[in-house]
Amino acid sequence: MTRAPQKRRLETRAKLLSVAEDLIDANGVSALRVEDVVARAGVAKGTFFSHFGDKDGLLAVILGGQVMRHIEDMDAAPAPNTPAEIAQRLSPLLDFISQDRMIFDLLLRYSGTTGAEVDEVVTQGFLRQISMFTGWISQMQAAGTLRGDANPEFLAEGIQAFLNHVLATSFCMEHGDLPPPAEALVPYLEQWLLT
Amino acid sequence: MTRAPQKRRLETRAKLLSVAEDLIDANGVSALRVEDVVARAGVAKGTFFSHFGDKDGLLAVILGGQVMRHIEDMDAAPAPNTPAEIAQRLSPLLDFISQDRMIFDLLLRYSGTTGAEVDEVVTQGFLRQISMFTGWISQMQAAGTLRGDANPEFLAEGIQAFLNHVLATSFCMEHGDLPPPAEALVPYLEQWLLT
DNA sequence: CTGAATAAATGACCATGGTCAATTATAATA
DNA sequence: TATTATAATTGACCATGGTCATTTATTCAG
Repeated sequence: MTRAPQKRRLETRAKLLSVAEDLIDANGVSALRVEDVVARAGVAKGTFFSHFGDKDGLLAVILGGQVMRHIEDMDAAPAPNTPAEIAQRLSPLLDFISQDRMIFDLLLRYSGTTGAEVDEVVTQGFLRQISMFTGWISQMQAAGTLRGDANPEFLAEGIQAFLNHVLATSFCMEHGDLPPPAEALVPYLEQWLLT
Repeated sequence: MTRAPQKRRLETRAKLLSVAEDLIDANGVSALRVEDVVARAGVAKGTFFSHFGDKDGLLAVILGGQVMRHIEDMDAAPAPNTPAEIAQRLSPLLDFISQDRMIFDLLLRYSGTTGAEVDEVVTQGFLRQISMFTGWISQMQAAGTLRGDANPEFLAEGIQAFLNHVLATSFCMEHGDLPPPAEALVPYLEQWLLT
């Protein structure tokens, strides 16, 4: 049986997180250095790794949290009625992820941790997003707005696939003038969801 | 004007590549260490980086080459006639990529280098694959085997998206007993390409 | 053939993520 | 409170990818 963490540990963790978030806000994810985080937090390096396992662990917590906030925002508004509206709703999240390739890579890597470590924020975010999509699709199917011949959850997974596709594509050619991800997503969603 | 490389340089490059391939065959991609490569090849570390830029550069050449060979094999056989046959044809490539997450990550990262450094084998592989898909789809459309209402190249990009999706999914839960990627791909292709 | 000009290779050095035996703080128990 | 057990932290140390001023080999003009 593992004991509950003591107050000191929670404080250390919170300090590390807040320092890291500040540094990311100031310089971006790619520029984050573990050494800087521990220096500013006033703890030893080993402490960092005892809390988060590795650097990606810390990033997963922070970025996963931000993604989760986006998902909650999406879920709060009334359900979209068309593929184009779905894309539009996804726009802020897509812009957030496409701001730095490192974010995309990390989310993709952590997206499939299902099973173990369910506490991972990233995994939960993905599950929540899929179920949100599933809900939207069910409603649209009930309203007859889109094809009713397929399992909503299956269609939701497909959306996820296209979402990653347009994100991956958006990193080509150093962001060379191509349209924003949400816009690129529309034709895929229409082809996938309509008849 | 850049001069042609001298013989010595080509030999060094070939030596590095063959040593790295041997090490990968013996221990897998994840276990490859630059230090080991240069030690076995009998050159200095700096030489390695002057040839390949970074470790991923070397891996891109080697893995890109292997992927390209798979694509050529796929292209050599007669064109598939159904979504399920497409999936089956892709099977060897998918098995190869899903053998190690590092392969998938690297291919995905290098897949969108379009524009600069067209000599990258990985990029060329992806382009070639898309055009192969496009060809298959055109033929199937002409034969009336699948929906003719969409641009073949667009449908081909969609296949690529699903392909990455099933690969990413295959890395969930430490390969926990889920079906092989090619099999998981079938329903997506059918939904995407039929009617 | 000789010397300048360029290509190629070298290896000491750095940057950064990560480890772990040793130490210190906190909680549990007598 | 004194003693012991466990949680938390520490920081010297390691592993590995990557840099670059310097040195060595090759080419080419005269």
